[in-house]
Amino acid sequence: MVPLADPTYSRVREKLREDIVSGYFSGGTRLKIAELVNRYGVSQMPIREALQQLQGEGLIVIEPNKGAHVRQIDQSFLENMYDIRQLIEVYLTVRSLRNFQPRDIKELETLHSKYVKAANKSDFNQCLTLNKQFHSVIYKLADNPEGQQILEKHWQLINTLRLTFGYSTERIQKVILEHQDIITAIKDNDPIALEMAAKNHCINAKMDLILKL
Amino acid sequence: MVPLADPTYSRVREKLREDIVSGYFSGGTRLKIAELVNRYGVSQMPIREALQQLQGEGLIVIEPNKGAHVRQIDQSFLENMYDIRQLIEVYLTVRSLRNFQPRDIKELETLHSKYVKAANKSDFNQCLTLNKQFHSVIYKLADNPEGQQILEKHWQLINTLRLTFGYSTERIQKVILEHQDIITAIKDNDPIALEMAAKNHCINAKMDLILKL
DNA sequence: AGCTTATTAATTGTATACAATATCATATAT
DNA sequence: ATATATGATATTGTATACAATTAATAAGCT
Repeated sequence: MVPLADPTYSRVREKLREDIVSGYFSGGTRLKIAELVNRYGVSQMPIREALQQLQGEGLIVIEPNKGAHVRQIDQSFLENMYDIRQLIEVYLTVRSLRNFQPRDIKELETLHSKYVKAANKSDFNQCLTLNKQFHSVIYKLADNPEGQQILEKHWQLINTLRLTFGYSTERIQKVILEHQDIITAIKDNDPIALEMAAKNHCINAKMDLILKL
Repeated sequence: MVPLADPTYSRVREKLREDIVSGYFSGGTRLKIAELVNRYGVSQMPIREALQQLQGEGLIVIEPNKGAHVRQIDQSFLENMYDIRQLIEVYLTVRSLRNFQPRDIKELETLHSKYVKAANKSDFNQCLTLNKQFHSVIYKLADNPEGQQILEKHWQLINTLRLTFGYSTERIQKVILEHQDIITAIKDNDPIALEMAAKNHCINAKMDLILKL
């Protein structure tokens, strides 16, 4: 069975997330359903579901019987998110170490070399995808779906931010080095080095993104 | 304006969370909308919104165009959740220290003494409420709404688990001591002691809850 | 028999109409 | 004049009907 078109509420969720990140709906804006019905050309119901999902991502706040408001996506917001993200990402990465098998390391290296190739072609979108796959391999081995789910939600936002504000060549080159450090620490089975590498990777990502705002 | 009745989707969300925690809908169960319509006596729409919200809490997984499945709420699930929770809770608690004012400490002590009174009356529900208020004072001062939101979501589940499986007198007595340790560390402005106290508090809560399953 | 392809049934998703609630403006009383 | 109550309007929430998709079943082919 081939993958079919996403349901309307998924498409609306993606569109609305873009509209929030791009600033079309800026922080504090009241999102009226009728307005969104007009903008996206669909009925209320898929919009209401998309709003619930975006509330789950922390992008909006819904007050029952009142309405939905857009969260402020500013430096403070990203700092807070990345501080939490760092805690979880470092924890999961270190945790994954015990479950790494040779074939997992191989997979990581394959994805890494693909990343380098995509970087050389300046294919930023491909880099984004490969970056996610790279970390997904690690997260899976951490064997903590609850933590992973939080990181996945963050990633939805980060991905949209990157697509909106771009990905500098310098940052991509640094990512290559940082991923290399992570791979080395895993091969060395060195949890301390891995913790440092994961932490460093997260901090740099945060700084780079905040500077783009 | 007085607080009015919750919307239907909120009530359904609460009911369904209870039904999942109690095991009426056990892990892996497919949740069909028609079935839920019958069980809760409301139409599809509020049920669909409740499902989205519970997916946000991590209690169910929705596959677009396929359906919703109940997550397994077992020891592994709670361990994973509490491991993540511990990271965030400890971080936020230590972080709050810099913002604590005398009146905040006073508020904490007031809530604590109320907790002791409720404990002496064996009013467990009141203990649950006061416990949440106690920690909310701290979370607010940590000034990281993103982290706080994750803890709040966890709390929805923990609260339901406690209401379902109960709260032992022994645990309540230990909570009193653990909260006392936290207050002392805050008064001493001692981040190391506070980190220890928060960590300890979280670990004990996890162990106690897991033993109730 | 085993596999593919139609056909039917079950289930999820969407649109629309209507009900409940909240918001805003206006009038009224003190 | 300020505050309070009253009514009109806008907005959110719910129910129902229908469309789209998936899953299950049966038919046909090699």
